[in-house]
Amino acid sequence: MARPNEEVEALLQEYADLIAITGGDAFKVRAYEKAARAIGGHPADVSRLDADGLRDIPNVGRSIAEKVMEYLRTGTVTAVEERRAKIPAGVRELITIPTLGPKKAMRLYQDLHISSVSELAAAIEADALHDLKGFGEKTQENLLHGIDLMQQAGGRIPLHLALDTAEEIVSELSGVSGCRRCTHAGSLRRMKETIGDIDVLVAAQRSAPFMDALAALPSAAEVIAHGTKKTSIRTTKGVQVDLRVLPPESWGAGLQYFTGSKAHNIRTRTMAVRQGLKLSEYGLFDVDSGESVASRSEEEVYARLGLPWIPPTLREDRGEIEAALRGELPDLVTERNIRGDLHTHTDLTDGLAPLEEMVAAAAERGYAYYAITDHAPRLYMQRMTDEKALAQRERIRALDGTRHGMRLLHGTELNIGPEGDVDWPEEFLAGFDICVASLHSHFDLGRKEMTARLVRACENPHVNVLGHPTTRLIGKRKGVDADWDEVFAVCARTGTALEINAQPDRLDLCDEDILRAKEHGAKFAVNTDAHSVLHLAQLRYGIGTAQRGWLTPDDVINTWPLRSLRRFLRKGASA
DNA sequence: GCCGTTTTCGGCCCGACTGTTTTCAGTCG
Repeated sequence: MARPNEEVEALLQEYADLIAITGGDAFKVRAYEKAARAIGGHPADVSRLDADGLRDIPNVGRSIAEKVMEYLRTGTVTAVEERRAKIPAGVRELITIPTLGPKKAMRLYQDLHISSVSELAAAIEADALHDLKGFGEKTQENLLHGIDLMQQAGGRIPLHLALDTAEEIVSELSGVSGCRRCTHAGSLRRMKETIGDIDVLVAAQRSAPFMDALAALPSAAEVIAHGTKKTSIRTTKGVQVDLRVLPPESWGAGLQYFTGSKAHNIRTRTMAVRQGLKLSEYGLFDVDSGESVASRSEEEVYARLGLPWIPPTLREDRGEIEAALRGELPDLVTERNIRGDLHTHTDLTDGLAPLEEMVAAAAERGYAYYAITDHAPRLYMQRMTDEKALAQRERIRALDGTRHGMRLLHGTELNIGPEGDVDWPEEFLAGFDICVASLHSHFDLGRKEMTARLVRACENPHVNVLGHPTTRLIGKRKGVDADWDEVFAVCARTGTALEINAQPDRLDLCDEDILRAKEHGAKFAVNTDAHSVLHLAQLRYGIGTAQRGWLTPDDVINTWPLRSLRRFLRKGASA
C-alpha cells in the first residue's frame, strides 16, 4: 500500500539528518525534511509515479524527484550513500536522544569518537565529557535521562509498526495452500501501545509449508528457530515474529492461549483447574478422562469455563473475569461507532492536505460530521491569524453538507498557556463550533501549577476537548506531572471531554488513565489529530486504546448523533 | 533544495527556553 512512500520518507529524512550532522545548509535540511513529510503523507503510491508526478507533490522539485526515481529504480541513492560513508550509523542514532541534536552529536563524534548511544552513556558515566564545550553537568544529566527514557521502551516496537508487519505476514501466509485460519495474537491483538514480538497463528493440517513460507519471506533477515511446531524470524526492521501452526480443531484454544495476557491466562487456567479441567493451547481437557471438551473456537472455550467471550482488548486481568461472571462486560466502542473526527488539521497550518481533500477523505469514511481544528496563533510557527481563521470558516460553511451530507464543524486547537489561559479573546472563541485545547509548551511545571493550569483550561466555557492531555510521546517523553484525579474530576464537572489521541506515538490518554477518568464520570473523544489524509485511518489505534480503557459508545462524544454532540459542546450554556 | 515569481535569485514557520555562553548556540514545538 503506502509502503514505498514510507520507505522514501525514511530515506529522505535520513539524508536530511546526515546533512544536518555533517554541517550542511540548514535550509537544505529543511527542504529534505519537508519533502520527506510530504511524500509520507501523500495518498498516491510514489512507486507508480513518474518524474512529473513526483514533482506535483508539494516540496518535491527536480533534485529530489531524481533521487526518488533513482531509489525506486536501483534501491539506493548515490548521494545518500556518500553521506552515509562519512559518519558511522550510530552517530545518527545519537540524535534520537531527546535534547541531543545534530551539532552536539557531531561534536561528540569528532572530539571523542562516540558513535553510539551506549558509548555515550559509558562516556558520561566515566566523566569523559568533562572538558567538552557545551556539555556541562546539567546537559549530561539530561542526556542520561533521555537515554533512560529510550531504554525503557527497550526493544519494544510501536503498535502501528507491529500491526503493519503482522498484517503483511498474515496476508502472505493466508495465501499458502492448506491454510484454514490465520491471524495475529499476543499483545498485538490486545492492542497494547508497544509490542515485544509478534505472534502469528495458523490453523492447518500440515505445518511445514507455513514454517517454510515464513522463513523464506523477503523481509526475514534472520531465522532464529525453524521447527515443526514453531518458527521464529527477525525481520529486516528488527522485529521478532513467532509463528505457531495448530491443528484446526485446536484453533480456539490456541488463539485464547496465545492472546494472553499472562495474568488473564493464569485466571482462566485456574478456573479450569477448579472445574477438574486443564487448559492448554491445544484445548480444554477433562483431567480424569483426558478428553477434549472444548477447543474449536474461543467462544466454546470461554463458554465451557462459564464465561462469555471476552474481547481481546480487555484480557489484562483488570476485572474482566469478574465483570464477565456478573454478565457486565462493557459493550465496547468500535471503529464503526465513530461518527466523526473532532481534531484534524489542514495545510492552513501544519497539515499537508488542503481543506477540500481532508473533507473529501473524511466523507469517504462515512462520517456524519467532521471538525477542522487548525492551530491557533500562539503556536507562532504556524502563523495563524484572525483573518485566516475567519476565511477558513467561510470556506467550511460553503462546503458544509456538500459531501455525502457530512456536516462540518469549524474548530481550532488552542494552546494552553502556563497560567491556563488560551489564544484569542472570549468573543472570538465563541465563533468556533468546537475548541480543542492542548499543551504545547512549559511541560516542566510543578504538579501544583500544572494541575491549576489544566483545571483553568477546562473551566473555560469555550474549551470542549483537552487534546493529548498528558502530552507524552511513547519512548521519547514522559507525560507532564499533574494531579490527574483532580483534572479528570474537573473534566467531568465542566463537560470537557478528554481526548484519546490516536497518533500511534501518543495514544494519549493511555488505557490506565482512561480507566481512572471514567471512574470520575468524564467523557472522551477519540480523535486522529490527522495532519494528512492518510492519518484519518489511524483512528483504529485510538479505538484499541479506548477499548483497553473499557469505553462504550456512551462514553465517547464522537459516537453521538450531531444533535447530542452540539448539546455537549455548549458546556451547559443554554444558548 | 524548493518555491514563486520581480522568470533568476532571495527567502525559506518564528519564538521560547535551556544551559552555559560572557553574548549565544542548540533544541524544540
